[in-house]
Amino acid sequence: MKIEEALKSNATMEPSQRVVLNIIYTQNDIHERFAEILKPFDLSSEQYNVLRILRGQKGNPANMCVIQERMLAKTSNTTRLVDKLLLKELVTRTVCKSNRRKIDVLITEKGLSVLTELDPKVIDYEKKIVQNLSNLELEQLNFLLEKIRNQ
Amino acid sequence: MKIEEALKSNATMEPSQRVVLNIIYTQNDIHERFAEILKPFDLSSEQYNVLRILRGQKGNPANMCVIQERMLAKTSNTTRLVDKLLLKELVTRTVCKSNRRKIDVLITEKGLSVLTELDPKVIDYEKKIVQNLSNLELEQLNFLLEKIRNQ
DNA sequence: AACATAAAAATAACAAATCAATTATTTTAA
DNA sequence: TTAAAATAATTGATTTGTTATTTTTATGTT
Repeated sequence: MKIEEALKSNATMEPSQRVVLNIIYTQNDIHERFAEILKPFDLSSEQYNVLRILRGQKGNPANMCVIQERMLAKTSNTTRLVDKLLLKELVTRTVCKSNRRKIDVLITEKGLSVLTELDPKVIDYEKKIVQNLSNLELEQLNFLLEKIRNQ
Repeated sequence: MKIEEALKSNATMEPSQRVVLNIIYTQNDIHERFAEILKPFDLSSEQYNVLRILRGQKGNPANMCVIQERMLAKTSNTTRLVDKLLLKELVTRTVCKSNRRKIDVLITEKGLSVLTELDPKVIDYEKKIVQNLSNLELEQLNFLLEKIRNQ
């Protein structure tokens, strides 16, 4: 569906405007679909994101600022996000020995098993989203989006 | 910048995963830049979005549900959003004569002049975002994003 | 007309995002 | 060594997003 249709707009748009709106609208779309997958697990997408970062640490703890710089949304409040995960016993939080300003955050076994359970659903979701695109188109899309971010 | 770099990840990703992360990350990026533009005007991006919808009505009022279906984020609280715009005197709100369940929302002169002031900045912002892309690439990107939304 | 149902908007309650200020610790440099 | 600056994280205040429920009005059926 064209973006004009989606937004029920009858204005004529510049290609540059269409790109911006398409990116925002498509992201809203895929974000909503992802939230549906996470809902039964009582996780927000940012909470999931943090768990993925922690799993990627392969047993090493991550500090708050490391988590922050690896998150998709840089502005989120990492302390409160980790708080929520702590309540669900998906992570542990301890003061870092070598630098007591820092906090070591680790994913728990429970956290890992939630991710393991989610893995196939997430892969399926990602495949479904791009199912209309050929391999070449996937590469193109990645290339173009990455080009946009170089200023 | 490649998405792996941006997220400081050393995992190898499937192209489908890269596409999803690229869309989310790029949207966060452009959204943040847009918020910067709106900040001096004390407008959130959704408030701006509503003003644009109202201007597009060319003097005709829009009901709440019309606004809702044209917004980028379909789930936002339209009532409260319009409340905020009302407080800033950027819109008016009256009960619809022909159907008293409905509300007629109109953009004020003040609202229009805020948009007029923002117009060049927004166009500039959109151009800047896509400045690295050729016209062909813009068309491609729009095509690919729209293809994704067809399921 | 009386009733049920649907539609449009408002409201309430809670979660999450945002922003600013604060605390604690470490580093730097006078 | 001590004051100043920088870093890391937390906290508080406010706004916004999200969902569910409620209120008001309109429409349809018998």
